[in-house]
Amino acid sequence: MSKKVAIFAHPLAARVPVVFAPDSWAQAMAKDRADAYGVLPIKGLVSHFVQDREIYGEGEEASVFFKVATGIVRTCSYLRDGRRQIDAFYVASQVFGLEASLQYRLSAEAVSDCTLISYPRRSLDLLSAKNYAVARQLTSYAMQSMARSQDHSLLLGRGTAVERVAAFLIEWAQYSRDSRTVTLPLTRRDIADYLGLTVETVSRMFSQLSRNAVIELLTARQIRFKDVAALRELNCLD
Amino acid sequence: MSKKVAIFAHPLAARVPVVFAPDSWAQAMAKDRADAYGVLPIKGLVSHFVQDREIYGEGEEASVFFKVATGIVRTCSYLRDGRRQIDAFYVASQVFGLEASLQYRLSAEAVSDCTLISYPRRSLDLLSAKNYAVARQLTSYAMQSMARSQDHSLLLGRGTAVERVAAFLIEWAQYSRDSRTVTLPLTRRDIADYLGLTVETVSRMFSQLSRNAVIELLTARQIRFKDVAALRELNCLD
DNA sequence: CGATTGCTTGATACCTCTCAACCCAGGTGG
DNA sequence: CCACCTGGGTTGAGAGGTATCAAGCAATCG
Repeated sequence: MSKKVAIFAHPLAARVPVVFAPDSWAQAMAKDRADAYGVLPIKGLVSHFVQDREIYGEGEEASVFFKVATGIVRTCSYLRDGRRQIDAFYVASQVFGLEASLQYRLSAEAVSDCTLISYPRRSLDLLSAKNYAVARQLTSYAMQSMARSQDHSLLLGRGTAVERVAAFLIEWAQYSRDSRTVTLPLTRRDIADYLGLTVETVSRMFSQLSRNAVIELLTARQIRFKDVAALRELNCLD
Repeated sequence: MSKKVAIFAHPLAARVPVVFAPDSWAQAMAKDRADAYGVLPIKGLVSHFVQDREIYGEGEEASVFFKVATGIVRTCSYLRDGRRQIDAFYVASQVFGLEASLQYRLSAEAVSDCTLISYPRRSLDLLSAKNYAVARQLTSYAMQSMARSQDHSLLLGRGTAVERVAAFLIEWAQYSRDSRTVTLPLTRRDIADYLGLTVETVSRMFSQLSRNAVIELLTARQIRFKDVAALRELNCLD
């Protein structure tokens, strides 16, 4: 009854303990002052994760949350048969691992080597109890995550393969310096699992877009937009 | 390049003004006291919407949010070519229409005739600025919505047609008095647009589950679970 | 009644998955 | 140094699942 799927292992079931670097506390606090998520006057611990390392697993106690300093993180869930769905990617200055419940609902893994700052969840609760601005930001963060996830559902529920890939490219263009040349720090597998497709289909859609002169594949990971209008036409979000 | 789709009209583009019933203010407030979303000591206005009436449209100013008193509401978005994706259904005591931005990101429509209580967004902000418990609940609400939406993404991204239908049935079983007999107050179209499928496929999956003695179709809308274990096996969420 | 709406079923098309082969770059070790 | 291996990516052939198009049935409604 259920679809046949090649079983692939949960990447790096083993996990090294978090590397704490107490000396960088002050540094982390200074960085927090004026970033995209606003003031967050909580002590954070800097830690490093190598590529593909699990940061936390689904169901573990969610006592801390993280902010990305450098690198990229993915949150994802696994089905019994190994199918993986990536919920979101997080880049520098973005926060992940904040939960409504006591446990993490998703796993988090390092897409690339990365540096994270971890904060105790409790201190945020305490702080937001006293500081309205913090409470407000917490709500705002949750609502933005909700909005992002709703867009994702629309894409997965109603988008064709090309449309999903186009939306993905446009989404990542904003992280690029040159808005017409995107460098993807992700494997085809990560892209596929984010878009609910297979690696082969993602590859084929890239090739197809390239044949149609919508994009140009400088390398497998470097993409130049040749026909932004056509790409936008394919983007079913907005 | 884009998929061919039958164009269907945005249901009821016209919209009647909200019917206010000032006399029921106190009543609404009393109801609020001890419901699932906790204390919400804000004045609400009771309004009624007939089946398929638009409650608000994507992009409109989000000055109020709603709580369902009776009936069912759907929030959804439309693609340019008419494809619709339903994000969520809301039943009695559930809240919808709370936004991070100034506009509604989705449309809301009455699945059945329904009675809603509307609250001004501003008063909630003012209240949560003074009352930490309210602020906390607001965050909790947003995070639960986020979690629900993430589950939905997983279902749409990695679930097969049967799996989606099975998950849908299990999700709705909790709203049923008898946990083995679900009465669906939704059309096949609503189900299909929620699950990212077509009406025909939804219908076929129901028939298939019925043939396999997993469920029994008492009527098109009344379903008895005959093999809960098999149904749970198909449910890829948890 | 005829018309409409919701639902089901069948035949067929088409899109994406599956399985397989191949290429390429990078790393390893004899 | 080169043979070998590995992992990421691309491409092709074929299978399979879902969409599309069409028809028919039952219930509701004017």
